[in-house]
This record gives sequence, structure tokens and C-alpha cells, in this order.
Amino acid sequence: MCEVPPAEPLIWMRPERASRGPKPAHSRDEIAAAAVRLADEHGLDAVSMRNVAAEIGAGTMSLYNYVSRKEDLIDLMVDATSGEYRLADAPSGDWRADLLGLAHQGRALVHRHPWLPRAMTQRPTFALLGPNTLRYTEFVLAAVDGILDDATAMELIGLLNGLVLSYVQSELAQAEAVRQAGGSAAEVQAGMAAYLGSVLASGRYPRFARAVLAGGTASPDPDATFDRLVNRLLDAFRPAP
Amino acid sequence: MCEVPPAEPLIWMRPERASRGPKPAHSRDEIAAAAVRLADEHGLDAVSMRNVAAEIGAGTMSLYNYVSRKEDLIDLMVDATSGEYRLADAPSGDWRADLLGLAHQGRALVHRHPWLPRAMTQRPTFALLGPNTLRYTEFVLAAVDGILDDATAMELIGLLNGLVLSYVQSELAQAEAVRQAGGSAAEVQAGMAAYLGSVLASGRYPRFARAVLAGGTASPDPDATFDRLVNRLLDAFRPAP
DNA sequence: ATCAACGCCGTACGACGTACGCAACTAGAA
DNA sequence: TTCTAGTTGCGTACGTCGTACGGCGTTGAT
Repeated sequence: MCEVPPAEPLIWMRPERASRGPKPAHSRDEIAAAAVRLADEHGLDAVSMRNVAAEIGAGTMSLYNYVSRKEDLIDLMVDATSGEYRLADAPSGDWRADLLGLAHQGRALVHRHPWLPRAMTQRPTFALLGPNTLRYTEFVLAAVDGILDDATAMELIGLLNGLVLSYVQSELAQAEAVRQAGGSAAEVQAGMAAYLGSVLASGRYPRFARAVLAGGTASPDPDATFDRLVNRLLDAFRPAP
Repeated sequence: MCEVPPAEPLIWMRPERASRGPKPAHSRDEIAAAAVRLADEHGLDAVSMRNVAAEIGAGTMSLYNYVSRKEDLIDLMVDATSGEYRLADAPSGDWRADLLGLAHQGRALVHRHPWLPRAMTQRPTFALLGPNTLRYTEFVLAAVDGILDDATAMELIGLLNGLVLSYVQSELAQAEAVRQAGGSAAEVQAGMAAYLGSVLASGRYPRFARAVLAGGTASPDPDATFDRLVNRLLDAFRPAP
């Protein structure tokens, strides 16, 4: 009855090295770093088995000795970037300050690796259980220990990550929009203006028109706006009742 | 200096029908419905130009008379699902109730179309400016009119959507996890248990272990949890200061 | 009636993920 | 030390993808 794709184990469940046989010429870290480099420089679509293999100087099919599917590559990449978080040895005691700092780091991280939102939504959350992600999660849990119960803390982690991802994604979309509008063919600029203008002039969306014309889509101070949003979210989790 | 992919106009900037020539045999709505049907039944990866064309009974390359790139297809799909929101003629006057209701609808919507998170993160936000999305945005702006200024309202929309998407995504991931663990090969179950067990037993992540063992990843009442999260977010936007 | 613009689509090309099979090698068992 | 099973590395090949190109037949403004 239930037709199931034959059950794929995650990469974290397999040992990095086999007990028998010659030692591999590469490591997971090296492969992840190569894939991240490719994605940073040429976009996530450039991360193909062929390109990554070439990047580490191996044959295409040799990669399958390290990852059993391309999806494993994505898992490796996400965990590798999680390793860029600079975590103190222990939480400071001010949980709000700690979480705000992590949010700042997260924003910078996604700015450095703009492919992260796409990569993460491509994989189920339980596939992102690599060592670096676990270390990050553990730190957050430690930071709110005694203030929030575990279930609430896990919700907060999810929401905080979601906020960071969606905020930076809209930041990047805006940058992309102005880049298209300003830098290149005035054709696009004309089309955009025509469409947006017709939308605004149609009178069917007056409030949206007002918001756009008031610059609602381009925040004057992104840093302050981000801080305000994160603080609002943290407010919402303050254990008052 | 700036090497740019030659500036792609969005589908919303092109008229659906040309002024000259014979009338097309299909419509954007029909194509979007076919693509959504394919994604619902066989997953987002089944939405290929060939499959969609076959679904509407056309040759593959005929699709390019309606969309100039596959990405346009995604834009059509997302806007089509936005059309499933049931919006009252006017806001009720209770902005929190209205937004909570929209969040509920959104959750149901993503449950009906589990490919939506992937589809939406695949496209920049400004590409999702179709008529249905605009109608939704306009309704939210109307609901908070007089309570929040436009810029804050736009932030709230983004955050609310982000919350709905990430919450349902984690819900779906959990369902997937238990499906894998229970339904199919005990091999996966064994691997998962072994890895999670080794993680928990390693002692390096004590708080994460506690959260997992306490069932922190599987909420007992998803509906109530969702309501609580949305209300927390709305609390955070209450115009107190 | 004319003809440029447009709808339709068959063919073809390069890139993708990956199943399969073979050669070289290496570490534990004998 | 010798044997051998298990691993690593990789070339080839298949099916699928997005889509550039060009040739038709149809249409609507002139």
C-alpha cells in the first residue's frame, strides 16, 4: 500500500572511514569546503557532483565513496557553515544578549553564504544533525537553561533561525532588485516600473501602493530593523506568565 | 566589470495575451493548475516542462509560449495557491483575530501543498507579485491599518509567513521521520537509533539529549503550539511603546 | 488579398544524477 | 608470509532535465 522510496539513511549515520581497505584520499571536511567554495563563488546550482569532484581533483564517481547521494553533499555544506559560529566556552548569563549575538552572527553567516536558505529548505530539518549544528543547538539550550523549558527552547531556536533566514533572504532579494533595476538593461527597469505602476495605478491595492511608495520595501536602517525584530521575538518568549 | 545574467523580466510584467496572432489554446490559470496538481501528487521534482506540457495536452516547447523560463512556472504555482485564501470582503476590526485566522489558513495551505516552502525559497520574494499574492497582502495591510504603520506591517507579513512556513516544514519533517522509522526498513530505524543513541550517550550534548528524550521534538498538541507561537509573534507587534 | 506576427512543436545539445563494472590496493585472517 | 575479502578510484553509459533553433500553419490588421 505504502510505496516508499527505499529508505535513505543520513550521512551522519555512516562512519566517515571504513574499518577495512586503504585510507581514502579525501575527507568530509575537504569535500564540504570545496562544495561551499563553489556555491559561494558560482551559486548553489554550480554544486554538482562533477564540479565538486573536479574541485578536489578526483573523478566524478569517486565522490560516491564519500557521499551516497547528492543530498548528503547539501547536509555536509550546511553543517560546515554552522561551524563558522564563534561560540563562547559558556553562556554569559544574559540569555537575551547571547541570543541577539547569535542572531547577528547568523545574519552575517547567511550574507556570506546566500545559498543557505535554499539549501536548508531543500532538506528536512532532521537531516541537519551534524556535529557543528549540534554544538550550536547545545549552546542555545545552555544559554536559556533555567529560563525556558526545553520544548519552548526548541521552538525558539526554530523561530529564531526562521527569522534570520527570511530576513536576510528579503535583504538579498532587495539587493538583487536594485541591481537589476539600476545596473543592467533599462528594459527591465521599464518593465518593472510599468507593471508596478499599473498595479499602483489600478487602485485595487491602495494600501500596498501606499506602502511601496512610502519605501516600505526598502528599510532605511537594516541593522536597526533587524535588532528590533529579534528583540520583539525575544520579548515574546520572556517567561512572564 | 559586473558580469550579469542578461536580466530576466518577471512573468507578471508580460501581458497574458499578445495583441496579434491566433488566440492561445491554454491559459496561465490552466497551466498553473496543472503544475500544482503534478506537485501535489508526485512532488515538486515532477514539475518539469515536459510533464506540465503533457498534463495540459501540449507539446513540450509549446509551454514556452506561456512562460519564458521554468522559474515563471514556479511563480505561477505560488500565486495560484495564494488564491486559495478565503478572504472576507473587509477586515473584521479585530486585527489579531484576522491575522490568526490567516495563519491557520496558511498552515492548512502548506499542508495541502507541502512543496510550497521549497518553491518559495527558490524564488526571490519580489517575483511573487501575482494578483492573488497582492490581494492577500492588501488584506493584511487593511487589517492592521491604523494599528501599525506600513513598514512595520510589511515586516509582520514577512515574519508571519516565515513562521507558518518553518512551522509546517518541521511538522512535515517529523511526519517523514516517523514514517521512515515506523513504516519501512528497520535498518533505517536501527541506524537512526544508533546515531542518535551515540550522540546522546557521548555526553557532549547533554541538554540536547535531555530535550530529545523529553519529547521536545514531538509536540503533544501541534494546534495549540502553533496558536501559542502566532500569538507570541502578534504580542511582539502590539503597539505598546 | 497580403504579410508580419504569432501559436505550435520536432529535433538536438549540453549538463545533470547515478547504476554498473573493472582494476589496483590494503588490512586482517590463515 | 600468503591469501582474500572488502575498499578506493574511476570510465562508461543511460535516462532526464532545461531550452536554443528553425519550420510549419494560422491569424488579424492593413
